Amino acid sequence: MKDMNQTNQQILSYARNFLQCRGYNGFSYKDISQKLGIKNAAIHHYYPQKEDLVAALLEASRNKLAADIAQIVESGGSAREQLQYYFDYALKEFDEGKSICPPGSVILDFEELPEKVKKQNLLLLDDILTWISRVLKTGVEQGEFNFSDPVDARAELVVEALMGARQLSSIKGRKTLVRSISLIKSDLGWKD
Amino acid sequence: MKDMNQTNQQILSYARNFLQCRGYNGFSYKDISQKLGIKNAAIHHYYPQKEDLVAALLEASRNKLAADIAQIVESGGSAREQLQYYFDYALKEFDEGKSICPPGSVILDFEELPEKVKKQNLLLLDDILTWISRVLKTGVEQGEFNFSDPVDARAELVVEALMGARQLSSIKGRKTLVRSISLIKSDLGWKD
DNA sequence: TTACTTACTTACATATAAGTAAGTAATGGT
DNA sequence: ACCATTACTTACTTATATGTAAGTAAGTAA
Repeated sequence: MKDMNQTNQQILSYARNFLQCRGYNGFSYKDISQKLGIKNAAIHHYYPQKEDLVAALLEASRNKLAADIAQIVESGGSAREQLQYYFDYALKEFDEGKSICPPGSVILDFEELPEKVKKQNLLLLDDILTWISRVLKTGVEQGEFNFSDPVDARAELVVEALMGARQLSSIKGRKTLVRSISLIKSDLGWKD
Repeated sequence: MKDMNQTNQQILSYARNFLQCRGYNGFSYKDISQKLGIKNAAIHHYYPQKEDLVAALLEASRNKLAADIAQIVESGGSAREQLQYYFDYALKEFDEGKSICPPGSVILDFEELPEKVKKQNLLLLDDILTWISRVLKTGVEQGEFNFSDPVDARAELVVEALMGARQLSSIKGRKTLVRSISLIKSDLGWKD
């Protein structure tokens, strides 16, 4: 939050990109500093340790998610609109080259991750699951969706399927992602 | 293939475990050699480079998959039985601590991976997708499954969903995996 | 018994990541 | 004019991964 000058923002932006492409152990401060045309050690000025950087990045994701949801809800967004936002977000990130969602990108390294990062990741994951559960619940109540499974289990599968779809699509291309999203929707009894 | 003495087998076994927990960049020759009580350089005796090791490991997966499928088919396994084998395999691996499937475990590092490893991973992925497509196709024809989407798209989603489910389950526990598998089945119109 | 192979070890080379300490140049306030 | 702060750079340390070269001990085949 605090001092958000341009360099800091660019650091976060590139770090996010790298994280969502290569995971926690897949990028270094040097990768970022080279992009910005500054030195390795400059990143340490903003984020003394890598865990600080990634934790900050995940926390920012979480705040953005909360703000975006609040805005949709406030403007009277239906369950379908909210879920569509989730899918569109994945597509947008795919088009920006961020093939993997943040939670997915650190799952592999999860056990070996610094506590700080683990914690932020769990919080983000939980926010997403809670939100999707709530969306599915109201969607079923409003007749926007139609399925008979427990809402929480179904929400988990939606998140998992999208996570997997993003990963496979990073190899097989955008069409795969689009197609899978449309199947996920149809499994919710969402007929256009 | 060739010389499969005990050390070699153990190397492959530990490497597979590490790969499926931590991904390509998440483990080193030292991790493996320590487990075996031998020296780092001994692994290089069997696999001069890391890419040789991982490529060999993926190829072995592919061969095992082909053999297992052949055996099920030969013994007259139905589409449901074949698909159940796929799910049971995921559960078995989960119980062995291999939380992530091999293809999923290298997707994050994919672009930066040595050609050899990329190639083997694509082949494995393709074998799985082809197999599941074929199983779904015959399953629909035999009335074992019931869905209306194109078989290939549905097969992709099954694979993606299971991949994602394994990953989330590595954090949230076995119950999540079991629950998601049962939803994936119900989305195929598989009612017990 | 000699020659060769297998399965390693010791010791080293190279690269890179993560992090620190100290210094500098520019800016703004007092 | 002085001081503090910000935003870096230079130069270094430490740790670890990957890989190589050379050697050795035990077994195998002629």
